[in-house]
Amino acid sequence: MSFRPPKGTYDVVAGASQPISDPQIWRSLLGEWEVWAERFGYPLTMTPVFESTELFERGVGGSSEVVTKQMYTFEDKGGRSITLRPEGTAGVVRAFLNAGGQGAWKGAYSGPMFRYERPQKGRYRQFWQVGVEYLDAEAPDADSEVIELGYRYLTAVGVPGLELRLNSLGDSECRPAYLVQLSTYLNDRREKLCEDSVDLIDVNPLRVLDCKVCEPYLTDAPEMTDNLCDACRDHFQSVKTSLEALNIPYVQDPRLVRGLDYYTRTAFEFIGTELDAAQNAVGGGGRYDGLAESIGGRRTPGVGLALGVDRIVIALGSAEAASIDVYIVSESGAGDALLAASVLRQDGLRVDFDTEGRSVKAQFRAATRSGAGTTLVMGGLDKPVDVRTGGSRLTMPLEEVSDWMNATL
RNA sequence: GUGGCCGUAGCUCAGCCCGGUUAGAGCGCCAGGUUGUGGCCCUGGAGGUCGCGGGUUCAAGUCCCGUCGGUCACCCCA
Repeated sequence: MSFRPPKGTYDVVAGASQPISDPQIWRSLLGEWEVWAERFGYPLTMTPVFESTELFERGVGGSSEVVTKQMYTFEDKGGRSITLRPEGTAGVVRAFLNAGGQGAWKGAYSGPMFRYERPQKGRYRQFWQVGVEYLDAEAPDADSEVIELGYRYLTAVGVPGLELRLNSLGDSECRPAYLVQLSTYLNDRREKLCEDSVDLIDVNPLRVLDCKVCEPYLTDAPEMTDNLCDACRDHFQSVKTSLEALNIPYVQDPRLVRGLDYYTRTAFEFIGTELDAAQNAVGGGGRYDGLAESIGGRRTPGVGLALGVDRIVIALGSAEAASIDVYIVSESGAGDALLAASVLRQDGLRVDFDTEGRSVKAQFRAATRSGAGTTLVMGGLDKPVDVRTGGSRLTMPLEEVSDWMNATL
């Protein structure tokens, strides 16, 4: 085969050997997401997968790795600079502003994101995120609710070793002074830091704290949470208090810095502690009170969450699940099976059979492999059918099969 | 952007280090046997440009160079 999926992408198809390609897991994760998002009052939101490049440059932020190195940017036939969305928040906020949104507003999204980077396990050029945004919401309980949604969902789908990490990044009131203090601290240790970190001091000193290489030299670095203004400290405290009241365990992590520039105050990450560190972040989010203004809108405080479905799939591994209820074995040809299947399908049963006219033996093998709990053997349209479930066998007219199954199973 | 490992059957891989008749295994697929018409087991069959291009050699899946692709890690992130 001369074509493969492009670098950093993959197919979700039946019969593939990798867990990441298992359609069953994807279907259940995406379905479960819709249930939980609606439970928390977040209606479906759909925005384009591509946007004006400038939206991301201004929204996500020029110092972020995502914008400087990882964007899929191209010029369309009209000469516009277009970028495949690297994350979901900027587009949703843009859509809210365009709709003239006023007052508290909620939206849930689910879809592919794109980042051009070297792929590896759990990191793809096209990857799937589900998330929510809560806009025009300033109070700390909004943060707590968003975090709770992520926590309940990840717990419900069964991510093993789930851990919530929490931090506050301050706001325009207290962060500038802290950054000066941090920069001074970092400049004093310039010789000890790695090359990348030195470059970051002037661009985004916060992210130096995240550098694993430099970590040993930064143990006494000043921390944002010790330098919050009163309003930010109160906000942070309130979020923590309500998480405790909700019985959601968290670990406060003063080094938690998110990769996107727009975060203010609350920042959090969900970690699957049983995954390798390289891909153990299954989700994250935070507050972004300045984002709307930075893309030219009115001030709109907001908080959001994004979960990486690819990584959740990896965390869960494969699961076996039957996808059909009945497999029909026909001794009188595929045409009869087609008609019998039609009857059962219209009754709501999930039914499959062999269209290729293979041997009865091969049909039985297919029945086994299909995972169907019931095998129906037929010898002709007007003859009674043989219904086998586990060890039991019964003979009945085709018309009675659906009722019988509903009654027994 | 940097580094390690790997490209042989539909899938997972052995064979390469120590070049040599028709390139193997398991699973899967097809047919048959056994069976309480299938699941276990047994027999047979189909299926391979050994990633691609050069080079060395009487001879290259095997050695050398290049190239493309995959994968994992660093970085960063979901």
